Amino acid sequence: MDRVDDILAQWNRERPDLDVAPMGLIGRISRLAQHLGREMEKTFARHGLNYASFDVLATLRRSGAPYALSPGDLSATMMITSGTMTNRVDQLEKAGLVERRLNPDDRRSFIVSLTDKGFATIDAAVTDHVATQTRVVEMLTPDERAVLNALLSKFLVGFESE
Amino acid sequence: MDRVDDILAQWNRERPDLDVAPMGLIGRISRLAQHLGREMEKTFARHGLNYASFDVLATLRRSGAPYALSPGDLSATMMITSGTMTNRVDQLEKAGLVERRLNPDDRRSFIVSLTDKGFATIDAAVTDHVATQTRVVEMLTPDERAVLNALLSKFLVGFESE
DNA sequence: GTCAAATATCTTGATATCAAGATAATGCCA
DNA sequence: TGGCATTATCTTGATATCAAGATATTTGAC
Repeated sequence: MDRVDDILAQWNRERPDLDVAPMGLIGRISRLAQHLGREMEKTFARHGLNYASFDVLATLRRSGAPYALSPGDLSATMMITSGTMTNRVDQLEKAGLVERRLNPDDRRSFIVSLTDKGFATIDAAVTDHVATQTRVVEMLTPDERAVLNALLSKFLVGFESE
Repeated sequence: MDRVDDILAQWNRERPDLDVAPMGLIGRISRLAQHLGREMEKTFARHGLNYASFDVLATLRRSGAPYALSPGDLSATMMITSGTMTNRVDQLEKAGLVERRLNPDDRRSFIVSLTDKGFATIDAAVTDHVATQTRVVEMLTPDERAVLNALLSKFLVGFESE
């Protein structure tokens, strides 16, 4: 019994013509994402980061040595616009966590790379982040997590398959 | 195979010390919420609304006659701050979709109610919204939807049980 | 080789959000 | 009754985001 059940009960009373089961499913995903996001932000804050900056640093870190990507490569996996990417890199550059230099092979483009400080920051933050996530998902049993993961993956493929 | 799999593979290579299975689960929920949100926004836009305004009108509508709640009641189910609520009601009032008047029983408070135009708008929008949601969840079979829904609900209770 | 189309990024202006604090009314306890 | 803590909402200032357009470079067709 979560708050979504209350919402669905209200709709059933007011609009019995509608089948609101899909609304329940989607509402739960959205609310869960919101709760999870706030929990993760607490971890990021302990390392002087927020979701946006963590996301950029983590993308550079997991890309492997030399921890350098163009803004376009960076935003390929992040669901954000180019203007947002510009702002994120600006902030991180100001904080000394990344460097931005010209790409000698394509002068329209830049190369954003982790500084030593950026590397140390993201390595500590991601360790902490995974610990937080591990703790949160323990609300479900390992079997439940496996089933949930498989269903989410199938659902997600409908959006990300191309 | 979605984009989250690629991300996890990168982490496994770069940080084999971390168990990133929880990151996969949480990452899928977050990305799915983002995709779903953008799909829903298209529906709202057809009715001159966005997610924020739809959310307020829908809360008033499903509360039943006389379709009137205080800002505090309104934000009880929405995960937003009071300042955000003020802004949302301002916008809707400007658009003629709700009215804000003083609460005679408690002069610290207001009563926000649907106008006729607001009622007509939300009734059409929610019908359209449910159709969109129904279409989207058809990426999963009815059985899969039922299992997914139950697992999400259990997970959500961990955040919303109090 | 030229030039139009495509590409990569940045800039601008508008918006929604939040945190923290201001304002005002209510409720409770002595 | 008086006064303080609580409650309800609004205000302020800062930030992240997006859409649309500007700028500069590269690519491809001829």
